[in-house]
Parts: sequence; C-alpha cells; structure tokens
Amino acid sequence: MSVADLLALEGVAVGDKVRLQGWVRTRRDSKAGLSFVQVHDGSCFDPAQVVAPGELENYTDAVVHLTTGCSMIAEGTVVASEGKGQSVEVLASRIEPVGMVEDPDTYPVPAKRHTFEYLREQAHLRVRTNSFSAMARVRHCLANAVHRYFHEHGFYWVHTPIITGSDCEGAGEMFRVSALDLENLPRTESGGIDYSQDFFGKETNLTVSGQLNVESYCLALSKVYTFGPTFRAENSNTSRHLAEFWMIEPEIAFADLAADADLAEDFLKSIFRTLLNERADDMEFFQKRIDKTCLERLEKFVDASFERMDYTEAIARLEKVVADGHKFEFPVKWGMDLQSEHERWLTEEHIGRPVVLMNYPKDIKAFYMRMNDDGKTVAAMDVLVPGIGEIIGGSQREERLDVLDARLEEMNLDKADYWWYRDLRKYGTVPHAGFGLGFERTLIYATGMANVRDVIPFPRTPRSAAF
RNA sequence: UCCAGAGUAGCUCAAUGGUAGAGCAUGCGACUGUUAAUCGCAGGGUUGAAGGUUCGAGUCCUUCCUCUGGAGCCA
Repeated sequence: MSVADLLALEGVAVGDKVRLQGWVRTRRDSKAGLSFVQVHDGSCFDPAQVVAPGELENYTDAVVHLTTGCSMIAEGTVVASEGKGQSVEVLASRIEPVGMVEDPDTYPVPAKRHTFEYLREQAHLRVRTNSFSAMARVRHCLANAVHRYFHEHGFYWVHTPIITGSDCEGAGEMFRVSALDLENLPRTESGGIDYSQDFFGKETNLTVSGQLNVESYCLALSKVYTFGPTFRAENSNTSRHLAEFWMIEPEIAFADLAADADLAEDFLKSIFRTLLNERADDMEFFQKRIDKTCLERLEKFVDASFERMDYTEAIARLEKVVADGHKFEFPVKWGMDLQSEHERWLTEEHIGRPVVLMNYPKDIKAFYMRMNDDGKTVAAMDVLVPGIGEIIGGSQREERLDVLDARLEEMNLDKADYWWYRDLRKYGTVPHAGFGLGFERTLIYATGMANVRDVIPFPRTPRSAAF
C-alpha cells in the first residue's frame, strides 16, 4: 500500500497487516537492537516510520546497514506510534532490502542540507529530497488543474506541433531542427545551405509558441488551448528563463481584450484554489522551509480582484511618483516598454494586488495584436503579480486582413510567410483573443521557489543539458 | 550578451603572502522508542585550468572555464 494511504488510514486500520515499498530517507538506531526507518514512496510529503525490532532474522546483517537512498520492502502490522512525529507506524515482521546504496560515503544526496545549486548537478537524484518530491507533486497538481479548468469550461486541448515550419512565430531565437550531416552540408549554387535536401525539404525549428497554430483551431472550435513544451535559444542566464519550458496558451473566439483579461483572472484563481485544496501537505512544506509568505500570498490571490489599468494610466502614475521623488534606474516615458522595476512598483507598492495592464503602444508589441481606434495602441495585456512581475502576456488578435497586412508591411515582415495565418482572416474571421502563461513561472509564484531551474525536473539552460 | 560576486574535503564554508582547518555527511563505537537524534573516535585535499610575480601563492597579476545574483530578451 502507499505511504499516503497508510498515514491517512485510508482502507487500513490499526492492527492490519500491510506491505510498504519505497526508499529509505533515514535510519535511526536505538539501544541494542531496534531501528527506526523512514520510508518514502512519493505518494505524499511525509515518510512512513517502519520500526525494525532486533529479532528480525536479517537485523544485524541487513537492516542496520540500510542507509539513505536504499530501496526496500517492509511487511508488518499497523500500530499506534509511541513516538511524537507520527500517529501510526509499521511494526515490521519482515524487511527486504531491494537495492542497497553501494557506497554511502559517496551517495550524492545523503540526509543533510543541500544547496539548490548543488542539487541541480544531481538532477537524477534530487527528486528523492523533500523539496523536489514536493515540487513534483505540486507541478502535477497544477498541470492537472489546468486541464481540468479548461475541460470544465468547454475548451479543447489542441496539440500544436513541436517542430514548426513557420519561421515567423516571432517570439525569440529558435533551435534549428535538421537531419543534415553537419560535417558535410549540401550547398546551393550560390553557396548557401541547401535545405531542400533536409528532412522536411525546408528549414524547420522547434516551436517558440503554439499561438499561431492554435488560432486556426480557435476559429473552428471557439475555445481552445495548448499546454506543452516550447523552446527559446536565447542566451538568457536568469532565474526566470529556460531554453525549454512549458507554456499554456488559451485562445477564445468572439472575444475582446476584456474577455481575455477575465479569463486570465478566473483561470489563475481557479488553479491556485485547486492547489491549496489538494496539496496542503506540500504547500505547508513550502510555507515552512522555502517561503513563509507563500500560503498567505495564494490565499489573498484567490480572493482579490485584479486591478485593470491602461498602459497610458500606468505611465501617468509612474511619472507622478517620480515627480514625488521616487527613484527608478530607468526613466519613465510614454512609448517605452516597462522595466521590471516599474512593473514591480505598480503591482507591489502602488496597487498591492495583481494588475492587468492593457493597451500598450503598438511599436513595442507584436504584429498580430489588434490595433486600437486611437491608431497608437494595440489591445495587448500583461498580468503583473507581486513578487514576480509579468506572469501572463496576451492580446486581442488583429482579425481585419487589411489592418494586419498594413502592420506586416510596417514591420518589414513578408506577407507570403504568413499565407495561412492571413487565410484565417479571409475566411470567416472573428474577433478573438488569447494569452500565454509560463508554467514554470506559475510554479515559482505558487511555491516561493527562487529559481525556475528548480521547478522543472531536468532544466535546459545555456551550456546545460546534462541529464 | 552586459554588470557584480564566487570556485578550498562528498556538501557548506574558514584560513594577514609563511605548517590547509571546522561543521555537516560517511564509517566504527556508546546510548532503554528515535524524529535534523545525541555523545566519542576515525578516514577524507593536484585549493576550477594554464601561465606569471615572489625565497615562498589558496591568497597578488594575466587569460580562460564553470556557477550564482542582477540587467536585457521574454513566458
């Protein structure tokens, strides 16, 4: 049975015979011949305490040599615990070591404190620690909550491609996908690489966003979303960026920017509510050991309404606070992109709640965002949250072909590259909107973890893909 | 990519230019049910790499590598 069921007394009672399988967290010996073995199996935060009496036939040969990381099977009786840390424990009648740790002296994750930096170098074993097993369960819970929310609200999950033939997704540097022999590249007559001989007969890359593809499904299925890995070959070395990360991108038809903002707010609150309800054990750990404010932050988040504010208004308020003597490193001026420090001031100090900033200057935003009537701004939005800054970026999409074409031209983009995207505006176009949410940043916000590399099992960053 | 900091025992860190140490972990021992157990003993080092200065370099200089934090890019 699982440790979770045992500790919750689910389908089991004191006096029952049980069998546990898992890994040793610690072994403590007491007087001559009695050991306490903490066993974890991933089913919940707490390990189970297995009491190994000295009378076990393999006690001196095997049990006292169990060390952190060994795998084992324990059979025994559920008893009320005489100790303080747990209500029930298993009094073992048989302990079977399955896989020993060959050299405890060099086991990379012994029972002691480790820095996250060190554990990143032991990514294959770090999930055996409290922090990373808790994170794995929280990650699963939130991913599951994402799918449940959309399913219950009539959205379809669309599997947009990982390999893309569009070189026009426009969200950053891409990883090339090629089956060509790098040591012996085929050349065109003019000396360039001849991609017509490559696997797909053209240049292909890993996707940086499923948005363009999901828009096509939106204009037939009305409410859709993607949730999968995306790839950016940017040389970003920060605690908030990965080369491979998971992104959630809903897209809704017959919808404007206000509806998009409403969806973002309802969605975020819903998944965090699910997390608080379903992973209280792991969240208690994050609260206690990682970030003392994370529970309070989430509880406030699911109750507070998001402030909505136009970019132009935000600039006015930033200019006012600067005039009142507040110092920023970067100047504030209409038309500029907000810096991290500006976003954080708005959401943390000025409003004190999540803020949806809307209607940005067109010159700092992407070609597909819908032009507003003022001719200066586009229907874009960013959701800013205290403690992390931007967590969502979204927009109403430009559904008018003539306006879209004008924007493509203005930004020196080739209309031919966007032929199928433009078709969507020729055949039954509708106003539609969507946003992108970085899943790892959501996890950081929820748990208070400081680095995005510690919320994904095997992080990919510049110069690092060791596992 | 830019700015700053760091790299010494398995891990976390000390060490004024002059004999490389501690805590934790690990092993052994002690301890009447432990909970980050406690106490004692022990083993454990090419000080990131290559050059240079010096009687002498973990320490100073140069170059490089790696990591961390911040910025930019963004999610």
